[in-house]
Amino acid sequence: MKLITIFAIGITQMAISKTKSKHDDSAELKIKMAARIVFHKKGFAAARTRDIAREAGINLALLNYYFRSKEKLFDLIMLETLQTFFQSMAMVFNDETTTLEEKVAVIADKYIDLLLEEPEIPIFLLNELRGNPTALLKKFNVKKVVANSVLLRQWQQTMKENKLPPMHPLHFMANLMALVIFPFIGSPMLKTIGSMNEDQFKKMMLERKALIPVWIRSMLKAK
Amino acid sequence: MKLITIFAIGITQMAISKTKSKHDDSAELKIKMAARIVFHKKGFAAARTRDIAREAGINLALLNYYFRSKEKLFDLIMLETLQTFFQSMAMVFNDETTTLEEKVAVIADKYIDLLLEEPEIPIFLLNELRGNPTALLKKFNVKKVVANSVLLRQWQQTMKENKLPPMHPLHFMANLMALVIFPFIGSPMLKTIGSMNEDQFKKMMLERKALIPVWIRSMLKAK
DNA sequence: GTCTATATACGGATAGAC
DNA sequence: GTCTATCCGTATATAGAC
Repeated sequence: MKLITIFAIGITQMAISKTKSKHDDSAELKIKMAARIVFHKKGFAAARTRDIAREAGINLALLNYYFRSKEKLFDLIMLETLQTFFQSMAMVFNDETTTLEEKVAVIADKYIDLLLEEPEIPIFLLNELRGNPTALLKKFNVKKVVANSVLLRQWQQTMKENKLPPMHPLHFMANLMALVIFPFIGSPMLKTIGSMNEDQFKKMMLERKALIPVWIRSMLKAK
Repeated sequence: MKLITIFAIGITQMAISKTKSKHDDSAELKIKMAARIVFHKKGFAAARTRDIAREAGINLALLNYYFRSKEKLFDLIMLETLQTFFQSMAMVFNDETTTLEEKVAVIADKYIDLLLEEPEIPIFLLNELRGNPTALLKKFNVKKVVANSVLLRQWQQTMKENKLPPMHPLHFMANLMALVIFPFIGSPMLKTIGSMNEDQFKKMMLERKALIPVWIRSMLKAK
């Protein structure tokens, strides 16, 4: 509920900042895009402001001119990344017009598309979030959006209908996220095990769009 | 097959190095244990040799005396961590005396125990492995152990018996790993969503020992 | 082997010219 | 706004006494 407002504000701000700069190849934007790439790939500690500057094709001093410090720039990227990540989620979770199974299919579809484009997002987020747990996530009201979601209500309803023993809903959430997200986090290991190249891996992830809903459905009936 | 030899060698070496030092509170060992903790928690880039020295209760210079450099020390920890991680796996995967379902149960049981004790292992490994893909994993013959395993042969047999459409075995491997490992990687997010404390979270992970085999079994019949 | 003191390198940030 | 040159803190690594 509240989160949608936050997202709306986020989107508005993005729209504003995009219209504010006449040309999208402005230095500020170039730095932000470069920072996103470098931070996502290396994480905060291993990222070098010099790398970001080079990637952006500008000078190091300019980075500080626009963003004051490495940390400020990072916080910005972190916030935007959390936004892209949860944005895919918020609407789907609270859509009153779709069934549980439809939601699962949409989530698999949308997230796999997102992660095929930016596969580093989950490992980046989860890595930077360790130690720092609630602080940032609270800003996004993640808890409320998920815990009070239509999706979770529908799951509880399904469990009741199937007369399954009570179970903490977090198991379901964890399983859904696991099946969608984990292959991207574990891709170096999985590619090695399956001796796959990038293209084969991507093809496999696309297959999962159809497979995950089937698996989840079967798990919902398991006893 | 081959990997077991490697692990055996690894175990032997560990045994040797343990007997070599008369007292286990030797500086060298204290540093190694401290390094494991700090590297696991912060990763290579964010870890400070000073932190490790303090954690070990010794002086910074001593760290370089024993291990030459931060990187050398890290490589050692990395190797030992990969070993603890895959050690749990190798034997189970190629046990001729157990069924597929039994193997799944044992894997869930063993890994969850391991990860409850050292929850940082997966995020540490996967984070340090990005970019560095095959290099280290090849040393461990991970590919051969998994790809030619009894477990995978049994999975293929099951798929055939259940007359299910052909599917890349990596889906199965990924799903199994996902269900076991992901909750630990995603724990900051999951704890926030479920407003759980550490104890509640651990209890949930213990529940999964029994749940994962059931889920996997149902997925194996899904079409 | 273990310490204190120090050298050296690296990376983030700023001064100041244009 | 954008650059070059430089400062300065921090972190790794070593020298040398004990």
